[in-house]
This record gives sequence, C-alpha cells and structure tokens, in this order.
Amino acid sequence: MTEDLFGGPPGEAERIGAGSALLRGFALPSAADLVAAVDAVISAAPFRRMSTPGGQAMSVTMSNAGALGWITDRRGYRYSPVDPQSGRPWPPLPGCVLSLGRAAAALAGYEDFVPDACLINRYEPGSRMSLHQDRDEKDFDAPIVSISLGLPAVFLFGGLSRSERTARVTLAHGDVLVWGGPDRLRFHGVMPLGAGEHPVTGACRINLTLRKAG
DNA sequence: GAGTAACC
DNA sequence: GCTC
Repeated sequence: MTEDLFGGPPGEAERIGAGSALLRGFALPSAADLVAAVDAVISAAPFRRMSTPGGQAMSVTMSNAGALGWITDRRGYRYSPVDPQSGRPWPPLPGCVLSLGRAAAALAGYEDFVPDACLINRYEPGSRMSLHQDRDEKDFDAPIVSISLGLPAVFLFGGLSRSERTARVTLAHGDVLVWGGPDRLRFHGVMPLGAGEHPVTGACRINLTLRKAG
C-alpha cells in the first residue's frame, strides 16, 4: 500500500492510503519554532487531563489553540470556542503551525485547507490513544493534519470499521501525517508511548492535530 | 463485539 | 479519543 507520492525529493513522502500521505521530517526545519509556539499556548491554556463521557480519564493531557478546541467531559465529545477551564477563548493558532499545516496539506493534495482548530496532545511514557474516528467536525471534506514532535510513537492506521486490521507507522519528531478524502474517517490510534528522552521535548511526545472543525 | 454519553 |  506504500507507493511513491511525489516522484522524489524534496524530503521523503509516501502514500499510506488513497487520501493519505506521510511526510517524514517535514516539520524538522521549524521544529524549534513549533515547540516554542506550543509553550506559549500552554502558558495561557495549560495541559489538562480530560475524561471521556463514560468517566474514564484519558492518558494523554490536552490543550488547544485556534477558534475551536476539542474537549471531552461527561456531556460528550465536542468542539468549544472557549477553554472550559478558564472561560476564555483558546489561544490563537500560531502562525508557524498554520503555515506548516497548510503546506503539508497542499503537498498531500488538499490545496484549500483552512484549519480552525489545533488539538495539542501530550504523551508521556505509557500514554496511548485507543482506536477511534475523528467525527466531531462539521464537514469531512477537510483533511486531518497531524504533526509529531519529540519521542517517537507507533501510530495505528485502521480502516473504516473498527475491526479492520491496522497498519503500524512509526511517527518521529518532525513527521507530518495527512489523511483525508476516502481516508478521512479511518480508525486510528497510538500505541502506549515508550520511555525515552528527546533533546527537544524531554521525556514526552507532543502531537499537534489540525482540523477544520466548524 | 459491546457498553459507555449525548447528540444527530 | 474509554474499557472490558
């Protein structure tokens, strides 16, 4: 299922599905800026542990930037224009995150991607994300853009039903994964993060997920 | 595969 | 976006 996407350089890119592309190392040139931008967002909207509607604590801690932020609590999964913890709007989507996400989406064939939400997930060793679909967004025409920073993680990329077998893709610091079109509703998740130390992020992985939610 | 919540 |  892996096939050449762009017919060569720059960088390494591969199709991992009809509507999906993995851009290896794509965010490396701006990684320091991205991490600084995340730090600024987090100073205004700190990482917090959310609970699922069923009351289970998530193993990642989360925050958001942009006009809309993904949240979960007893009332369900949804997007909110304000940080429920502060009552204030989420911090603006950093320019370097927006430009990187748009460039990655364009390379993957999504030219007019205008994200309004950036979910920031912090994985510590043992943190995971169980298999799920992203379906709280209003329109599924826009792709999902996932930027990986810090410790590597094994990403699970499944099919349109939960029972389909999953492909395993290691996502490293600087990798950007884009999925949309026929792959937009594919189940996906992340295996428990292994222990380690990364020179840029320390003992964690930061994932930025850009979406058009509204 | 099913239950979990809340909404469609 | 959880757990069994």
